[in-house]
Amino acid sequence: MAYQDVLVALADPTRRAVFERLRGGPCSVSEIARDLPVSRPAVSQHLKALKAADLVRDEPRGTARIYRIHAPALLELRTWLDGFWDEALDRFKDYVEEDDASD
Amino acid sequence: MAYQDVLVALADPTRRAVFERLRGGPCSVSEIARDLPVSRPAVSQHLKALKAADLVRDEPRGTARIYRIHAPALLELRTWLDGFWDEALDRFKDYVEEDDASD
DNA sequence: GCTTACCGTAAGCTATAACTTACTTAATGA
DNA sequence: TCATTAAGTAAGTTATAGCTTACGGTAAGC
Repeated sequence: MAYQDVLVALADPTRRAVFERLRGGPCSVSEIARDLPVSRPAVSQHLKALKAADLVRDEPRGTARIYRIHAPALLELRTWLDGFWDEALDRFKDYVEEDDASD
Repeated sequence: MAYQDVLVALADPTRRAVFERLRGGPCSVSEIARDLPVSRPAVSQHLKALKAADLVRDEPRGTARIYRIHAPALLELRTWLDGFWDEALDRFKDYVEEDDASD
């Protein structure tokens, strides 16, 4: 729900792979698991975590369940990052001015 | 170095606290540890992780060592997020159009 | 009603991340 | 030179995240 949860959710490589798989459009749990080197229940657990972070939404379709990306949660993290950016950038400028051979 | 490392580094609450402490400007390890409920070596280890992710830079000052935020690493994550945003937003629009009572 | 397909949850295992204390190293100051 | 202050590293402990297999529940098709 908050940016902290988004960070935790997206930090895990497998869970990020699940999330990026949905980039191509909504699909079912089994379809996601087919492309990944982990079991289907593992994918279910990752989707549960992603849903808790409000990064995905799900919807039943027959016996299957379709997951899709819920973009607004990404915006929360972006906003936090931007707030950081403004302050940090000023100090970075100071740093560059006093030390050129940095980056 | 990559956005993945930034995500992992910022996912931990304590490490995020260390990072946000530097938001107020550069300071030493002991100064950071004073405000946190963990030991000084723990802070050192977190700073090592942050440095590995290129999120901070350090510089010796006498017997102390001054850490400061290195902003460009944040930009990497932001860029990844933006790339995600463009594609995800389109699909989110479709979602909103077909289901109004979402958010 | 019965089978089949799809999914979530439970239980258990294992690797590891985060923390501690103890030690070592390095720079200042008397 | 010796004591002091600051910080990184090593070693060991503990909690937990991620994975597995096994099981239970629900919707569709015959």
